[in-house]
Amino acid sequence: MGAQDLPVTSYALLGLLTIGDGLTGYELKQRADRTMRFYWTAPAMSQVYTELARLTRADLLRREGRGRGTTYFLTTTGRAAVEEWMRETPCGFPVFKHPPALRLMIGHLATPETLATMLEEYLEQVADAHADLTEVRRGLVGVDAVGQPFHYPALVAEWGLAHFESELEIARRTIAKLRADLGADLGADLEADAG
Amino acid sequence: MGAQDLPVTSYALLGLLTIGDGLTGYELKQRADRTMRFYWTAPAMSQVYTELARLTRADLLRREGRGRGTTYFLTTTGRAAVEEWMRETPCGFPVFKHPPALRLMIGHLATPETLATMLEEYLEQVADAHADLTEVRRGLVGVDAVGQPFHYPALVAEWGLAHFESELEIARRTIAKLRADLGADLGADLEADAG
DNA sequence: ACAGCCATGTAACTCGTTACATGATTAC
DNA sequence: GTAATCATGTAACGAGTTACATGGCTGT
Repeated sequence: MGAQDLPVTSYALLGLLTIGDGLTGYELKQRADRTMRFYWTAPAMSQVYTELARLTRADLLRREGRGRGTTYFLTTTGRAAVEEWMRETPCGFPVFKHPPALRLMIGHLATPETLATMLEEYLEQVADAHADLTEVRRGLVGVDAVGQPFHYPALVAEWGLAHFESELEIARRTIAKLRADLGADLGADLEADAG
Repeated sequence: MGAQDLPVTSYALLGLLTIGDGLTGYELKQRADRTMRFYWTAPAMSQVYTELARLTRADLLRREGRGRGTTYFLTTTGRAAVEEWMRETPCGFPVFKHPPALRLMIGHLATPETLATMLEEYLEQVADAHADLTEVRRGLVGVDAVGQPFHYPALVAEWGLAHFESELEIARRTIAKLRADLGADLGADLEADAG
């Protein structure tokens, strides 16, 4: 049985199709943008269609209709495949591609001002992302109780919000350190001038 | 001048070569594993050699020797390129590929027990990663003062540590919620049985 | 001198992206 | 009826991976 070996993104899309009825490619992309974008990636429109084709070929999805409005439904095999994946496949550790941290690592190649500016822009972007996710979370109020369909999406949205709050905190603290360094540097310069 | 258009990984490797002297491919890979792995990815050995070849071709690196022990040095052009990249190129928002969170999102496809187990494994892995990074941080004690070469790597290591601590906290809280849900479910079942 | 690891690559392949092509609806 | 947008794809490409090939060094 099973042991389909698909990339994580395939299973994630399959998973999104376990909620509610069938979807068109376009609708699936929208759902992905509201949900998995925060914990994985937002697949390109073209990749969504490619995946739908592959999953249909593997009988994990059933397509209904042609052209505009083509709708994809999860098959019994498809549902079994995702469930097996959840049960049997090792989960994998998160990979964080974090450009601001990466740049900070080689911060000696820039001025502290440049770095602080970079982190302040990052702060704003995190605040925006936090606001986006708050909106998503608010949209789930009322359908997020224990047995309800969006209970888990709500749980994970809270994870994301906590994460963004942590990032805000860390970035602010780091900016403060950079500014303190600047003071220390000035102090050293003055000493050198005096000496 | 410049405006080389290279992937981020190339600049990151270039950046690692701005610290200290030249390195062999093998040594560079080791440095990458100790540093950028936490904020970007650990490039495969083969990719390191591929990048070194490309960067050498572009005159951003100079190779010395052949075969075993071939050493790569940053050129003046190379240093200018990384610095320009730091100054001029927009930084980009982090992309987090977070399998536990992704799976939690479609948690209705598994039992709460499976989910809790998954998160507990995740807790252990985060603890391990935290320990690894703590080790890295400890190795920087003494060379991490404001003017010193490893000041910024130390700063960013602290970022990573704070991030892991936040993840521990969030994962623990989520596990607690899952257990509470289980209680709520049982309660509901009992009510249903009674009613 | 032989086994096993260190070190440097090359080749084939997959995921995922951007750019491009095209038809169907809607707005005006 | 024509422009703009919605919707569904295809094609070409690039980053990064695993698997494979190979040669030197090291311990016994």
